Amino acid sequence: MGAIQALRGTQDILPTEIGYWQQIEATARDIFAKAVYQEIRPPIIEQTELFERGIGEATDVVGKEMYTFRDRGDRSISLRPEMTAGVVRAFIQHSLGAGVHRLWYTGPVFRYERPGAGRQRQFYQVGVENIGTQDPRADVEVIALATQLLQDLGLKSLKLDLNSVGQGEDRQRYREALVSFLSPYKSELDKDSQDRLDRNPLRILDSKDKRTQEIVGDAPSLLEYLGDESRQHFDRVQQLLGDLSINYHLNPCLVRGLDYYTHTAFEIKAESLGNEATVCGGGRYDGLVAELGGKETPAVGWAIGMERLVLLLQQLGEEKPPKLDFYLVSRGDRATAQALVLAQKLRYFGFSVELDLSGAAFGKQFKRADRSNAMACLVIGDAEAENQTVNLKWMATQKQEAIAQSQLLTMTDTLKKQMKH
RNA sequence: GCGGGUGUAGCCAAGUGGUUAAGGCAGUGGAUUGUGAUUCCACCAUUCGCGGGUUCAAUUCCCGUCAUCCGCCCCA
Repeated sequence: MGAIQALRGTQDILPTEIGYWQQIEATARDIFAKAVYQEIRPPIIEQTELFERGIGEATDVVGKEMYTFRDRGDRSISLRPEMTAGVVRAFIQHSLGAGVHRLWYTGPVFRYERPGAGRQRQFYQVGVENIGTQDPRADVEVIALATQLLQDLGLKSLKLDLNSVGQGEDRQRYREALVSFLSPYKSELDKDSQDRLDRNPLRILDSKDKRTQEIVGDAPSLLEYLGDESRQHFDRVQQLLGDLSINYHLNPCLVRGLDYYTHTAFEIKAESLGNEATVCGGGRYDGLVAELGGKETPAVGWAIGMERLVLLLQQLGEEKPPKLDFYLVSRGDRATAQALVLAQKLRYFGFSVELDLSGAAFGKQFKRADRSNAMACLVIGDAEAENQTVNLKWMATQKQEAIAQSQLLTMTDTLKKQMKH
């Protein structure tokens, strides 16, 4: 077969579904603007080292899912597998400095994985980062933005899972406790968990293997190992979420896949998406800025997977049909020329206008007008062209009147009212 | 990366080891050189994702490959 196809795991977003994307983008922009978050657009490619250092070489995302290649200067380059590392790199590079920085972004990210529904190799994220404060209010502000966005899109029955993964010393102590608890059971754990026992033991907590889950059920809880500072932070986050009436479920097994998280970790899930249930994931990452060479700077953020949101919106099935003011029906050389000019003028006055280019019989053109959901048709044939008039026909009532073309443009206010602009 | 299902027109689909590959929707032209429903007629896959094999004969059976979907893993 000669035709070239899109690469596996990449997708064309066609006009039939672009409405969902635009709806998400518009809603997000509006919410971010009101909370004074500013857009940032980091590049799609970065030095591979940025992700290795930022996200962690032991993570699946970096270890086996990254698109990495050498460029002509023999540098190791990677397509970004997520946006936070790039945003933080930009923050450091441009010395954005002290104080609180509220940022948001959207764009494609890349992970080399087996594609499926709601899971692509090139997929789109929208996310926020609140950089510069350790205040638990920042954690909650950010979570509130996510829940508001989902709510404004009409998505209900989403579940917010919350946990604290503590910080440095807490996690080190817990890690030791967990490893010594699990080691006697090593042979009973699933294979992946056995491998993780020394590499990344915390991730064993959210293994879906049944036997592993049973064992983990009796393991010491991360929450019991939180130091005073972590404990206080987490308590305050929960209290503030309560003040905002944001419902959440404590999930002590929630451990996120990227190394940089500290304190608050959360995910928002939709059960109707089955396996690919996580719509939004995020948390606090107080160590990342320093890890990437900046000053010690606390931060918190999240990312939403846009195609999963689109799937949820499609399940709601409430796409509005595009509205059209005028459908222009014309035939004959003089008439089609006049129709073209009239269409341009009406657009200048703010109307949406579709010009029928077929030159087919009027009957065919009206049929298309009907399907286009136009409020009204403007008809120019030989007779109208001769008199410089136009027939205005309202599709709903079938009422029709002849108007001078020049006059039509003087009654645009009246027309707009009838169009319910 | 592993296990499984699927692949016939723009879309939804029936079908069979035997030579013309149903049907529906959409589209185009016409009945109706100038008015939307309905109707009627015609056209719309030299070919069944792609490549190879078995066979006198393959869309059908076999192998490979690509794509897609489900599960595992992981995440958004």
